[in-house]
Parts: sequence; C-alpha cells; structure tokens
Amino acid sequence: MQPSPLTVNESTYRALREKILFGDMLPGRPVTLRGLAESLNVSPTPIRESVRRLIAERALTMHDNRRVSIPLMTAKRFQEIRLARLLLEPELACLAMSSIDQAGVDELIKIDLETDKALENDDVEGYMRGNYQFHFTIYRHASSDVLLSLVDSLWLQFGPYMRQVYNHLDSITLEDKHRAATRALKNNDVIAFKNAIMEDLQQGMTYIDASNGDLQKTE
Amino acid sequence: MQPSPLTVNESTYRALREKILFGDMLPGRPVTLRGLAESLNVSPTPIRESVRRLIAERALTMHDNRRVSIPLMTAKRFQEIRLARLLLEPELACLAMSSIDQAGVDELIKIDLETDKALENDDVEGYMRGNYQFHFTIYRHASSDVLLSLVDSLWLQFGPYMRQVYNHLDSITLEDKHRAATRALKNNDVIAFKNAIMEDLQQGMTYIDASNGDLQKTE
DNA sequence: ATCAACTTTTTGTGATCACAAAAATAACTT
DNA sequence: AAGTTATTTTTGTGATCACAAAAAGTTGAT
Repeated sequence: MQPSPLTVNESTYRALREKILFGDMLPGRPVTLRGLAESLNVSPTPIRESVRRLIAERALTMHDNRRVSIPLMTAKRFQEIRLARLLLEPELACLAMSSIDQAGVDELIKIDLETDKALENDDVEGYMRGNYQFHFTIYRHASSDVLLSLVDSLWLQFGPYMRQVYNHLDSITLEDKHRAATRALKNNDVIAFKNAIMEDLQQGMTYIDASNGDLQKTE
Repeated sequence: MQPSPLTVNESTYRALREKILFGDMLPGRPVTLRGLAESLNVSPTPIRESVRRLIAERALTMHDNRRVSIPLMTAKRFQEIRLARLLLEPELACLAMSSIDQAGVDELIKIDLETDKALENDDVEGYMRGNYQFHFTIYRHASSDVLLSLVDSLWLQFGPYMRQVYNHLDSITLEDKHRAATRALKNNDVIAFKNAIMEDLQQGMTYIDASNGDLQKTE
C-alpha cells in the first residue's frame, strides 16, 4: 500500500510469499535457509524469520528433520481446505458487498477481462494472479482483517497445487462465475452474488481435485 | 504430545502463547524482545522468532514504531472474531462428533466438572484453561489441521479479553452449554450438539461483549 | 556391484555484535 | 513552571560466529 521503507525481513517475506502463492516453488522439495538467503542476497537472519512466519501461516511445513518445504497435498487436507474456504469466503464476500460501488464493480470487470486474456495466452501465472486479485479485491472491501487473514492462509495452502494443475493443461474452459459475480453486484443481488462466489470456488476446487486425483500423497 | 527434545524456540513460543491465551499479558502494553528474553533466560534470537510467529497468528501486533503488543480490542474486531468463530467452530465440532467414543465423552464430562469447580473457587485461569480444554478436546477429534489452526488463531485473539472480563466478576452464573453438548454426544444427536456448541460460543461472546462494552478502543 | 562404516560437508540453531532509529531523560530557554 | 532542544539509553534489525545434528560423499569389505 504505502511505499514506506520496507525492512529486509518484510521484503523477503513478500518475495517468498509470492513464489509460493503462484506456484514458483515445488511442493515437497526442501528449501534451505542459506540457499534462500543467497538467492535473495540477504543474510540468513531475515530469511529465518520470514520462513517461520510462512510456517505459521501454513504455507510451509517443518519436518522432524527440521527441513522446510511446501507441504505435500493429501486428498484429506484438500477437502479440509475446500470446506474452510466454503465456510469463510462466501460470507466474507457478502460482507464486502455493501462497500463495492460502481467504480469497484468496474475495477473487478477489468481484472476479470485481463484474467481471461491471460487464460487465452496460456499465461498460467497471469491467470492465477488475476484470479487472486479478483477475489481479494472483493474480500478487502469487507475490511475484516480477522476473516481476511484466515482466508489468506487458505490461499497460501492450495496455491502451489493450482499451479501444478494448470500447468498440465493446454486450455481451460470453465463457465465464468466471475462474470456472474459482477452481474450480481451490479444488480445488488446478495443471494446471486453469494452463489456466484460459492460456485466459482467449488468449480475451481473440484477442478483441481479431479485433475490431480492422485495428488501428492496417497495417505 | 511427545516428550521430544524441544528447541529453545519452541519452548519459548509455548510459554508466550500460554501467557497470551490465558490472559497473563495485558493488551496494549508493549513488550520488548530483550525484556522477554531476560524473563525466559534465553537470547533474543529465539524470542524474535517466537514473537514473529505469534504476530503471524494474530496474537500480537507490531505497530509502525516496531513496538510489539497484544492488540487492543475494538467493537468491530470483536464482531469479526465472533462471526469467524460461529462459521468455523460448530462445523469443526460436527466433524469431530463421529470420532468421539464413550471414553471421549467421559473425558469431556470430567473436564467440564473440573471447569465448574474452578468457577466456584473463583479460579479464573483454571476456568479458562478448562473451557479451552473442553473445546479443543472436541475439535482435535475432527483431525482437521487446517480448520484447527484457523480456530486456534481466533482463540489467541480473544483470549486476553476473556481474562479481563472474568477478572472483573465475582461469580459467573451461566447456563451450562457444555452439559448440553455432552448430552447430545451421548445421544448421538448431531443437531443438538451443533446447537450446544453454537450457543455456548454465543453465550461466551455476548457475555464478554456486554461486560466490556467500552472495550479498549472506541473506534 | 551392494551395503556398511567412516569422513566431510551442509544445515538449522542460538548467541553475540554493530548499527540506526526510537524512547526516555536531562538541560536549557522563555 | 511549560515547552523545546540535546543527550543518553533502550530497542529492533541484520550480519556473523560457534556448534551439534543431519545429509551427502567416500571408502572399504563381502
């Protein structure tokens, strides 16, 4: 938001977070503090704190060996994330609704158009970023830090797998629930809006689930 | 769980976490890394990581001055936490239900009895610990790490205020929803169980809210 | 070749140091 | 006395070091 002087800690955190969220890091592959430190040209100290923070946010896990990696997905964990998202995100979207004015709707439509364009160009990362921006632009309007941070943690947890799935695909043809959402916003139709978010979420999750049936771990 | 050799980091985290969760730290009062380090007889390093983790879990906040403290409660944030709890906890409890056998119910009844005893003795911390244990003994049976960690974060956020409220009170007379919960468990009545958890939660939260109407910050 | 035991390297952890920014204190002016 | 400016102390940050545990690499025997 503000161009305030970031600490090294904060900027390394954001760098790592982006890599995780948009699939630049492979699940299961252990990362080393010194390795990350070298790749970001900082000392291990701020890396340690950033990694700890990401572990707390469930974006990373530390094994008994004390090795750190993106956790492997299991069918069970996937369903847990799916349920948590369904419980929180439609509600958060509804909270946001009253704060989204015409300009807000226009912004969302613009984001959605760019997302579609990325999809046509097989720009997987662009698509993921657009999708993320669409949802969180809505959610931020709810100005509920408590719920937002919970949802944030969830996205960090399934982000890496979205990427893997989308990579395996030449083209994705999904009914655009984003469009339904913006339409509902325009009409001020709460029920339709909530449904659109819910269906968008379900569609995305079942899609990942189906394409990745073997997931990472069988158990 | 396991008596594995804890790192200093982990044990300081747990120590701080307990202090926060059961109200041994005052909201708004800034804590210093060196101060905490001295009080726990460790170097600032593990403290820094523990504090960072607790910030990520929303138990602590870092202000622009880079000073760290338990965040002050606002009416708005309180309602956010309340909503998040209502969305997640009854659902988590239901997930747990099928895994709670007779022994599990007995354990819960035992915890509840001890909690009541603490209440009679004006043992505020004992009451809070009992209440925590009752809920999380149920929640853990759901074996859903994803949901559990979200709920964990929420408890860390309102814990400090429960304590403040209970301290101001000589005796608390509340209808015991825990009893209704264990009864529903025995009868395998899902709806009654979910309702009991929901009402227990609502009762606790409205109670805090009413007793603390001025909360900490007005805005 | 295969597997065991030993050696070397890498890695996370915790303590310490240097430094700049912020807070607290002291000194001074009006 | 009250407010303002210096001065001192405290604080978080980031880098570095020592160390023990784990991983990787090497050697040797069967």
